[in-house]
Amino acid sequence: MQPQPFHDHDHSHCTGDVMARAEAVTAASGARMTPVRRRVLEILLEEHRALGAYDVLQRLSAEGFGNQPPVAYRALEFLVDQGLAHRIQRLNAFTACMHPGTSHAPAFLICRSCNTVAEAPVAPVRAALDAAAAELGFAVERANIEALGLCPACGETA
Amino acid sequence: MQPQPFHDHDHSHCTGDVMARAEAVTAASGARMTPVRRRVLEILLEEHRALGAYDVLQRLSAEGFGNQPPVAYRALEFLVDQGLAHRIQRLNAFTACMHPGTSHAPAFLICRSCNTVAEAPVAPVRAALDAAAAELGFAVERANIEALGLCPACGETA
DNA sequence: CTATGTATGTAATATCATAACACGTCAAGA
DNA sequence: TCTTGACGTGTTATGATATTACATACATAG
Ligand SMILES: [Zn+2]
Ligand SMILES: [Zn+2]
Ligand SMILES: [Zn+2]
Ligand SMILES: [Zn+2]
Repeated sequence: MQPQPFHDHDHSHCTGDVMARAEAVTAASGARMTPVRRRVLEILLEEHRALGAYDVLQRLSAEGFGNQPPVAYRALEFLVDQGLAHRIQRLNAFTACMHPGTSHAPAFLICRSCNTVAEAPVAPVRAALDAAAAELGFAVERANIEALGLCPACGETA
Repeated sequence: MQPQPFHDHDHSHCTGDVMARAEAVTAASGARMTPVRRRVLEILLEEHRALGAYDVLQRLSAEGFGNQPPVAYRALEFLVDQGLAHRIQRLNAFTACMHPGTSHAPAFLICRSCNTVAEAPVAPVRAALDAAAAELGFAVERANIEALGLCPACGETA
């Protein structure tokens, strides 16, 4: 079972599980999980939210890492390349991938009230999109699917 | 039949048809289609591509309109609000809506080779997304679906 | 003709992102 | 061992995108 950001959960399971997978993923690909990169992933994992590059940078800087934008952007780019984080276009922000290592196209559910970001299974969505595109002769290679709405908790209170 | 950006077509039909609909839409909603706003829509309609706000601004400025960012951003925001244009998050850019007036959620097909942007019918995609989100208790209100790939023309030459 | 709301123009600033270069580390390979 | 080259990190500087705040012009209703 995958981490369920929308429900109460032992969040240490999320972080622990994902970090372990992350180490495995990078080891397998020959990439190096350095202190900055590891710390950035940890920062992203602290909350089920998307953080801007400058938010991340601020925390890095407070911990003695570099304080210039490329420090954050490079680590984030690395994580995205490794499939350990995703970029949320709509928010100009980044979020930790909650199930790294498993091939997956992203479909993000963004709560407009509490800003929680979750990944939803995307296979049927993607199939429908491929079909619609094929009608026009267009070959989809990558798709960004970002949904704005209300998470269960915020939907109830509303 | 809707305009078909991916095929040879009499582009004046696109612009004429869409501009006429645009005037109707704004009239119906009580909004004012002013010179700047009309010109911005025309600029977007000149090509089936997405243009950045500063690209639009540059053209406006050359034609005697204001030369500061808000001039472009305000007109673009107006068009988006009226459903006459869409924002492409992935490109930080804007494109004219090719079928204004008809309710539609956006699904964009962006050719990575020639930068053409088309809108695809989205109903089935949206249904799949709603279903996937519902599984997690999430209520989708708005969705951005942006696909990157190859249009028919560019797919053939590759 | 005035008052009111709306549109436009402009200056200044905020936010997001990258290019270019310097330095340190580490692991081949001569 | 020494060199060399790849890579990661740090820093400066700049570029690209977007908004805030305020001033001015203009429409239209009363
Ligand atoms: Zn958690
Ligand atoms: Zn919420
Ligand atoms: Zn056309
Ligand atoms: Zn193309």
